[in-house]
Amino acid sequence: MINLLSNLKISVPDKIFIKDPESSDLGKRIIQHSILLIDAIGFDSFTFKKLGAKIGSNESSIYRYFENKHKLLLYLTSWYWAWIEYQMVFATHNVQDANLQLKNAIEVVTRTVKEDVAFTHINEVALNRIVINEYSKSYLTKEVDTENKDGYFVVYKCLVKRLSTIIANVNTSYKFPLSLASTIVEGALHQHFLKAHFSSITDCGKDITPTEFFINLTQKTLNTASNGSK
Amino acid sequence: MINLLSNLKISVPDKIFIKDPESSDLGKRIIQHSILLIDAIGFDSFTFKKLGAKIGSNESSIYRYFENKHKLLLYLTSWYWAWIEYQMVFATHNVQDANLQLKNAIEVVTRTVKEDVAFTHINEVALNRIVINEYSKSYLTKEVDTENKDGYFVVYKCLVKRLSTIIANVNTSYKFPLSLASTIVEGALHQHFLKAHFSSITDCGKDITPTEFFINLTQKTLNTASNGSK
DNA sequence: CAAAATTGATAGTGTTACTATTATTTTTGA
DNA sequence: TCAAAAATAATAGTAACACTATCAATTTTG
Repeated sequence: MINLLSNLKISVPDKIFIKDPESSDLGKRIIQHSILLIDAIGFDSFTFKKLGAKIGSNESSIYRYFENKHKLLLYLTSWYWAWIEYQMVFATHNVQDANLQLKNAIEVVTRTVKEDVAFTHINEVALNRIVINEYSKSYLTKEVDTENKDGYFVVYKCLVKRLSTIIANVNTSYKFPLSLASTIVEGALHQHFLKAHFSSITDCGKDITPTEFFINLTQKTLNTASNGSK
Repeated sequence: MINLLSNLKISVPDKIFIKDPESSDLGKRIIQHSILLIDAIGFDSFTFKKLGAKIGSNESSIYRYFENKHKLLLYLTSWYWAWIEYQMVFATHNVQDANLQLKNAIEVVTRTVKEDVAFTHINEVALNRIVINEYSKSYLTKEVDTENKDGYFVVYKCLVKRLSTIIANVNTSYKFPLSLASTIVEGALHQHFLKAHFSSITDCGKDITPTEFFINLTQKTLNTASNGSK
């Protein structure tokens, strides 16, 4: 188990920050309150000055932890994906049946997030909303390729690859495990967004969950749909 | 046919602009060069000042056409989706077989864009890259709900609904036609992005196209997969 | 307890995202 | 064809943003 959790340790690649926010009290408050503030006002109007005001600290002190707010977003989302991967490992590692393993894995990446008591200064529910609303902005930039080379997206890519491996275990002859995995991870965020803002173009809502949709999609695609019964 | 093309006429909801850019020479140059400039430097560092310099015109003149660059992006992407819908209508309207109709529709939304000679001042290939790289930014904002009420996203939603209707025609008992349609439209952009920047988490590349992946996905999901043969 | 490290306060720079005003050019229609 | 109207250009100005630099005050630590 310790081995499987390697990604929780490396969790956030250290190139993302100047000084590790986990290493000090101020750092933890930066993380804690940046989550709350971005969730409240959105990433676009979020500034280090406003964050400084919230935590009774100076703008210039925050700059000693993160180069800019873009890097802070990369930090928060990398943390999020590492946390999701950790849950995925947990939900699948003792499961023998490949189909059930896949079902559990999809559940982890598509479900609505609940608070995790293990990380006191991080509000996972708010962080999940941030990932839904802002994650794309972290890679839809002119600097993607450079930042990708610098390893800023490894955690996310690692998660997608892990899911694609689980998919491939279910149906060895399926030709697009990586594309299906990336579609599920990204598509789940999108369906949650549509549910909240463009409800007329999704079936997800009160009765239907993104989890249900994606499990059905995957089972049909891999020819593993169970006959009837829930 | 004239009736079916209604969306090409309404193409861009007129609340998006202050003055219709199609109504003047300067307006058309704003559109033409904003596409080239956003494609070149990215939406984030695109400004009306830079655009003014490119077209030998003044910043303040551009502000008479669009309130801000966000509205300009909404204009460009609405134009794009209306253009895609027009092609979808064309690719499906005389096709009797529901399966083939769906296949053609998916092809239109997932394929790599080729230039369209019908619109001289619009570079559709560059515009497609803009949609892939920037479209999410147009709705991932704190103002989505207001702007959605004002009809800024009708063209996009209309396209997704049209695709979902075609899906429903193929398999009446399928429970998630809207979610599948929105996943295909958004997912196609995502796969094209991954192909260009995160090739390690997609199967799409030289040999496999997003079109192939999504047609396979849809056919399997709707239980309409043809046996063997291309 | 002295040195080092961290944090805070203040100031300053160039850019962005506009708004306002006025001048100039172009269009139009009587 | 010429006067009025409309469109465009030029200039200036403001508040906020995204930093950087410097120095002072505080805290940590060896």
